[in-house]
Amino acid sequence: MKKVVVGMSGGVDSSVCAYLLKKQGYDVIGVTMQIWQPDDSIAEREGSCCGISAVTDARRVAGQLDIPYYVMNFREEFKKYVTDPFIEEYMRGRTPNPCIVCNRYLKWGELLKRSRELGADYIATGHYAQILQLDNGRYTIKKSESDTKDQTYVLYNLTQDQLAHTLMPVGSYEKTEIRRIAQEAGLSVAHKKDSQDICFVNDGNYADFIRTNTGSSGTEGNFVTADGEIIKRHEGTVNYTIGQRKGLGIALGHPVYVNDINVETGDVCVGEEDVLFKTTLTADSISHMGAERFDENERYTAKIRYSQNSVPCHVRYTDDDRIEVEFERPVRAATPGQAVVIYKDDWIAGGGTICR
RNA sequence: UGGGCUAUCGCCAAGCGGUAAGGCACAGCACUUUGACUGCUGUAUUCGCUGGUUCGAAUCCAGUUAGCCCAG
Repeated sequence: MKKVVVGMSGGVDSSVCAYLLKKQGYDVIGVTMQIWQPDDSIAEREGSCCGISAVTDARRVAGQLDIPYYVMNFREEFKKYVTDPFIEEYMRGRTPNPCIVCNRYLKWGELLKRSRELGADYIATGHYAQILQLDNGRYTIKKSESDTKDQTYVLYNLTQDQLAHTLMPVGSYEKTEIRRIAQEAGLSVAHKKDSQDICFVNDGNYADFIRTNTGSSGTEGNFVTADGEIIKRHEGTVNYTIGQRKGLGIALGHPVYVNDINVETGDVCVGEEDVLFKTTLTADSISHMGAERFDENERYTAKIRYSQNSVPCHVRYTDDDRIEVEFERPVRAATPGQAVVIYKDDWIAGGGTICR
């Protein structure tokens, strides 16, 4: 019997994941990753993918499914791989996506490692995505059946070895079906609210998180226009991301958006929305998934933000670890630090981190 | 010190005697594993102040205050 460790967040999806695998005959072990410092006030927070209410719910579900359940401590690794880089990126004026690095280095890095030590053949999660092995032998991630819940974007970074040892049974269902399965199985979390927001941040207030951890909100400075006119002081570069409109407090009669962030000068450039639309971007830290290498003649589609639609594009290498993506129509607010995920049909060819 | 102009929500701004448009900002909700974008909803019993005319005024009149401009 194949042994699989299921990362259980206490939510519906991962609970159903465990349930489905057990039904399929796997030897299932439930694990919740503890990633918080003991004194964390966030621990009580509901609706987070890795909060602490997580543990009670996950444990209860494991009990209902009659599977072994462990809580594993990943606090140090989480800090090292996720929160510290998250803070550094913001300090550099970039907008990181912590979920992506958490997946690569925590869930599929550290958790898979420890699962293997337990003798597991696979790890599994409740992501809305599917593992697919292509004719070329490579593993890739295919979009979920549940279109609106598709989570492939945050998984583009996984390695071949990781994918070869991963199961994602939830990805072949619609969200509504997952809830129904949970209910029919009598799982206590069947009606729990979906998780959202960055899990380690309270109320979505990531700037507070950075301030309490570093005593800083990035570089102080001004909102300026493209011609260098100073509008007013801002609250630190960390509070802004490219394309942002809300929270600027600038009333010019028409909406203005963050166009650029300069941590050297502290300037946060604001202006019209149309300048945010561009047809090319460059990315580095390239990872290849379904494609061993991108085919420069191939027409792909790419997504540059979690909940944006993908846009047809071509990919060109400017370096071994650097690509230029040219879109067929302009994309909005390509933001350094965010990922560009490149799809062929409904599976991931690869991706990278946007540098500009 | 004369002459003129303007004072309406945090910002801008309609209104010109009939019972406070709109935009921006802001807030809430929805969406969301990125406080992004987006969508929806909400936001002045009150029009610098004091009186007056009128059935009725932000709108007319008088005075008053503040700011701006031109003459000094």
